[in-house]
Amino acid sequence: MTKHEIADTLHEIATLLELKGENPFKVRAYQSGARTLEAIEEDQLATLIAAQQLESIKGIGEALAQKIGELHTTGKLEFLEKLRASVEPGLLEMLEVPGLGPKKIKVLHDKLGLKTLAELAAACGDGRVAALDGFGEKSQQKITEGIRNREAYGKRHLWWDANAVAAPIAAGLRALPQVARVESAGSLRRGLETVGDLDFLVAATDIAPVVDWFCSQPGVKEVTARGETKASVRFEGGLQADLRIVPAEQFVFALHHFTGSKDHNVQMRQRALARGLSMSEWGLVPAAGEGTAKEKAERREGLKAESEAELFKALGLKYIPPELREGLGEIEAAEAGELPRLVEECDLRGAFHNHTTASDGRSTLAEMAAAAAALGWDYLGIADHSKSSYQARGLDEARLASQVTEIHALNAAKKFTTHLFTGTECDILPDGRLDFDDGVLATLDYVVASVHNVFTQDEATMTARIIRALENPHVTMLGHLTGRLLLKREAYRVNAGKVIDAAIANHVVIELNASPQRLDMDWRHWRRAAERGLLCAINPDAHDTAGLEYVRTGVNAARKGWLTRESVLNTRPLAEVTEWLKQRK
DNA sequence: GCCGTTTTCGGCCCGACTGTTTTCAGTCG
Repeated sequence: MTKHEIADTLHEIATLLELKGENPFKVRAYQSGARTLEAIEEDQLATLIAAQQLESIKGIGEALAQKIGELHTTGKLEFLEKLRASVEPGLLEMLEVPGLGPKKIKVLHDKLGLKTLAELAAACGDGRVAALDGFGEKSQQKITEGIRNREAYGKRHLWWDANAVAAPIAAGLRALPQVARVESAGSLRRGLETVGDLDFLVAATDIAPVVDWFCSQPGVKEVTARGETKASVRFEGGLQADLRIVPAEQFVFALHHFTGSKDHNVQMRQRALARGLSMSEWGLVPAAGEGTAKEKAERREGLKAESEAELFKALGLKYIPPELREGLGEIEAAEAGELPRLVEECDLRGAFHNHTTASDGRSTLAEMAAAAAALGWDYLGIADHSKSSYQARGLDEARLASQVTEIHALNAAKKFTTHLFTGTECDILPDGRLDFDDGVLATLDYVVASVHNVFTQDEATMTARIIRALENPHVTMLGHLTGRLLLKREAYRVNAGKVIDAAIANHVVIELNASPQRLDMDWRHWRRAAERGLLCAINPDAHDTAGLEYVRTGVNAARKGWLTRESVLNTRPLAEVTEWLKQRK
């Protein structure tokens, strides 16, 4: 099994144990074991297992090491088989219903014998649920609603879409006279590729008008919680938004807390505790200890912080940008003063991999050039599809040649301040050959090679196919490594590590496709890959002028991947990029 | 199940809100 599969298996074990009412700390041990596993490299895992050194990793003890080892070698685990057999599969689905956790599900199962969501719905329908101890009419109604809307409620949303919903809400809150500060928090602020719900944090003294405004926004279908310091609403379509209101002096602590991630927060709290401090959304205060109530109260006078930087500083850390707060080593790096200076959107001087009406784009070459100029870009790479991509009206040799002529003419006319590079998004054929002959590729400034068909190949075949393409000296960069469409289509099977190795060996760039539904290659690979010398290009894969702005999500992902300006080709000025492309030829 | 400058047992991050309770358990983030 791969480490991802093993991690998934550990998560499954955790969920099953939870449903069985096991010790919650044991459940957490499996969950944290899974996350730890995700953070280590595939080959490193194999080495550690072979050397029986898995236990040297923090968070993995004897029991987990044994189970991980067994899964890695045999792909099976008897412990899991027995566990699965002892839990009704329908109970797992019940966890997706808001308000239902393991304890309540256990009661529903034990007292009413419910085994499936359908049975649960029926039991709500005839009032059996409401009659249970600990349940009531309201619970029963919420469960019914939750089952009916399960799909919409559980859905995640592309960062780009979530941001489009969040921006006007934040602006609306900011405009309220009672409001001093507003930030979006949560995975949106961390720049995660998908977002489950929206979190808004507000500093205000007069709370009621803010809550009123928030709960009565257009599009609110339901107010699911409304208290002294927080409110939650659900919009048409299922997206949930939470509002937290705090006094101004607590804003920074709350902002950090609700930005997360969970792992980052747990590690930060542990760090605080190790220094005799207790950390929560309310502040950073001396941990409660011995003494009278008065002494404790005096001691609990905590840190005053105006910015998150001060909060980190109080724990001996450099400021950690939100995108890095995933609990993947950023705290150790901040302690050692080894955090990178992350790439920023304003560092970008242009982008490669953009389409025009010549293939499947919706804006003309001139329109794209004008839009890039309006963004202040020094250069824009045009990479329309190649002939095999019939579905995208891919260009054949003749049409490509005439596009090249057109681009040269535009550059010569100096109509736009943005220089245009000639390129192609050339199909990687099923056997790894390219869609154009070398002679054709040689006429272009650069070549993006991408897989667009026969996604069903096994991992070894697909990996070999892509590597063969990268070994063609005319290939400048690899397009969307896995072909995934977030929330829509799974990645095709490919060994990312081997492709990264081949890209480095052949001096090929791997693109970070910034289209909001791709963000491919995934940010989780970039840190290690860049350390080993891989160069990135943040490419919008724009199919119209508005699409150029997708680079913003690409920068989010790049920052999550710890990338600096130096690792991103399209932060370099025109002259340098021109020279770099020439030297590759 | 994991872990150790309160170290082999007894902790494990912290707090708000809801619904069902008369003081709190469960869920959620």
